[in-house]
Amino acid sequence: MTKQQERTERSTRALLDAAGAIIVEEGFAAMTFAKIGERAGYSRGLVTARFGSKEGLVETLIDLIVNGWSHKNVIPATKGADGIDGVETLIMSIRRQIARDDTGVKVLYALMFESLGHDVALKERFSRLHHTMRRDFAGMVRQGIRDGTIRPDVDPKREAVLIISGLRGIGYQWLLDQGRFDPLPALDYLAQTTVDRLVADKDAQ
Amino acid sequence: MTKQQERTERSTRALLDAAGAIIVEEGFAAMTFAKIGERAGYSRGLVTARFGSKEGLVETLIDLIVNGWSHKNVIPATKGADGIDGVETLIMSIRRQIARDDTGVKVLYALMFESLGHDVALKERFSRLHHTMRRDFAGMVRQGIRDGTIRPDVDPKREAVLIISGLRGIGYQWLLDQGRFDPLPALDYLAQTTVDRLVADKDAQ
DNA sequence: TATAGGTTATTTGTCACCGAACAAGCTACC
DNA sequence: GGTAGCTTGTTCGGTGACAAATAACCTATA
Repeated sequence: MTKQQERTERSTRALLDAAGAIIVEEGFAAMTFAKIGERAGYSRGLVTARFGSKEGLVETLIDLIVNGWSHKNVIPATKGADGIDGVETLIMSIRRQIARDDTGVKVLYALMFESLGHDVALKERFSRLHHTMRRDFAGMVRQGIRDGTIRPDVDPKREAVLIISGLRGIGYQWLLDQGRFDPLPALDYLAQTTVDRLVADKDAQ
Repeated sequence: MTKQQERTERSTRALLDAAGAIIVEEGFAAMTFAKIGERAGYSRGLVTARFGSKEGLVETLIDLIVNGWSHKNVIPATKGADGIDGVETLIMSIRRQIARDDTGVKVLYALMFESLGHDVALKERFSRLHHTMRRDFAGMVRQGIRDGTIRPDVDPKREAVLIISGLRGIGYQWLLDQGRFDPLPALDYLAQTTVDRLVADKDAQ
């Protein structure tokens, strides 16, 4: 790799890191070009030069998190795991990621919640993300019903909504009480209660 | 009541309604003095004259919702209901309020999520709100354990976190998918699964 | 290998815009 | 006529965007 590429890569990385840190610490609205540049150790103008616009930067940031984390960790983890295991694995892979390095997840959640009020494009993006997420969860539940690991009387769609609600609500309380709310036990309990509820019980039915 | 008071009351009401509507439709960030005034049928200057500052307006708005709705509907509904009934009633009273008139709840949720990125004061306020809410839920669970309506092996604090997570997550998906996500069945399912999990089961243990 | 000329990365200067806040003035009520 | 409600004019700070200037780097050529 040439020195120019290295330079670009280093500054891009610094800018994205700075942007993420600002979003987590002070929120999306506080993320101005001047602040990003200063924090990254560059000028305020570089952000525009590199990403074109604020939207471009955010898009890149989300791609980085979703593709570099979700796709690399969450998807493979659930591959092979069927039915009830898939559901549990999906929740626990988020837990694992937070335990290892919480910054990416924090940025993602902060953007998710704050996107409600700002950009229509961002809102649309997260809306789609939730649609597919609900579909995936519901699919796993259906799979579990088919393979007998999940009791047949559960409604896959409602389950998907409830599980995702749990995830998002934990994320919200986590961000709201920076440092004082531990998401890990909450995720554990979410996983545990979900499994308990879904698992085929010999006595029931 | 004198005509002056009526006038003030009418304009105050109009301003608060407009502010709420803007928050719901376009988000907290889009809520500018000019927009509020225009929408309410007054000038942009009245907001400052009436509430002093933007913070003052938001404070008033939250008070109006929390004191005028939560305290009037939720608290009395759970009075008398003990243990498991209290938990279910609390969830269902939110459901009832949304079914009757969802605007207030929507405004509250929108502020909750967006406050993450804006005001520190707002964040602090919602942080406290969640603390007391968790404490209240945990108290109800403990009460239920004492009076035998809730199984003794549940952890009140973890339950409180999980239930509130469910509520917030449903709220988030509701706001994200304006018009396409129905919170009512989700709240029903949340209440049902919560009760199923908490209720003293003769076979268990 | 030295360096000139071109290319890419980064900074600085500047503009147009928007928002909150306040003050001075105007209008409705009493 | 006086007070309370409301409006208009204005200021000030801050923002994203872009263009022009500068600095770092790369390459071709002698």
